Amino acid sequence: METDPGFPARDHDHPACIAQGLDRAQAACRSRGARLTDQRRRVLEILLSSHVAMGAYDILDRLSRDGRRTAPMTVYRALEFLIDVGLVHRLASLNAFAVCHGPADGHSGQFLICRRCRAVLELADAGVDTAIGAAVGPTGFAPVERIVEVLGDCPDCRSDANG
Amino acid sequence: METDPGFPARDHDHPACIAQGLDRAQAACRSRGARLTDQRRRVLEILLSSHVAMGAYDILDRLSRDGRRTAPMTVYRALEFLIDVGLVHRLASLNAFAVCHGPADGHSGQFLICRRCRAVLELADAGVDTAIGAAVGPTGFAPVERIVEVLGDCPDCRSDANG
DNA sequence: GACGTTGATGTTACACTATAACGAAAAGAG
DNA sequence: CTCTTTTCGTTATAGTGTAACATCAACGTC
Repeated sequence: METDPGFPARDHDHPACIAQGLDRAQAACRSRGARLTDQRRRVLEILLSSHVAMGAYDILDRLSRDGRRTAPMTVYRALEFLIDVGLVHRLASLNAFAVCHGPADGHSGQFLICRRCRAVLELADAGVDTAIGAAVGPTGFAPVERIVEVLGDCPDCRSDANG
Repeated sequence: METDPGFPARDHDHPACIAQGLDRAQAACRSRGARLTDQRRRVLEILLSSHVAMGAYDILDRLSRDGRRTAPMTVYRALEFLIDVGLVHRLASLNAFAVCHGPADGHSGQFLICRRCRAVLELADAGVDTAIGAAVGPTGFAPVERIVEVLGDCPDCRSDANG
């Protein structure tokens, strides 16, 4: 059983995808003694409901559409929590957020981000990590956080453009 | 004669550093038929005057301190120009800008950014580029822009912390 | 159940980052 | 000089993110 190395197909089993995400979230929280509250679960569900990166205010709009009037602070707090627990990533290049679909937790992955549809694919390529480590080593710099984001066009959008 | 692979020493010849930066800028503009106007040169000078990343509003404050009252728009326009010409980089992780000290132009480098002093070291490591290319290849994703930013502690700040 | 402690949420206000739109001014071409 | 293009000034506004403080809910303890 190996992980799918590509973007999720447009017709993949999305409900299962969401359910699995919520299960992982519950597990991650339990193992840390943290609580997956309503707000947090709600924000995670919204992010899970698509494979694209969303801005904090996109999430806010979604919450409001569901009848809850919410302040930005609330969303940012939920996001901060989800990031700390390792369930969500922040994409610096877009000021946006996306669910962690990565193989493991705690790692720093590489993100392929479609400029058109904002789909996000998370990689955890050891070669990239090694190369960065090798490049940084001689400088005397002590790395703490690595950000690798590749902007471009995902397969779906490429074929759309050609069609 | 090889390029210095590390952070600039605190006592390096900074005036020369600035002069060289401005020369490079003049050359870069001439070769593109672009104009290095007053505004653009000032913004570049401000960035050159340190090796740290600065926010657009930091630059704005500096300009204002010099007696010019300036609007944000002006700074952003200058920055956009300098980035297009390849003289300045935008650091997504900080929403900040730093002079391009990289070996060549047009490339996409790797940035080591100190969390404490915001010093920036730009690398252009072929190994990292290769590794990213290799990781992206199988996914069918067509990369357009690569962002590699490593946050951490620079040598100076590390020794400060130990002292 | 009453109580205190801790963590989570609500609320208001604000700071920081960035761009749209439009007109005036300056630089270069003929 | 006049036309054209680029740059700049100005105003207003959109978008992103936090500080600070009050309130509320959960949990353990007695």
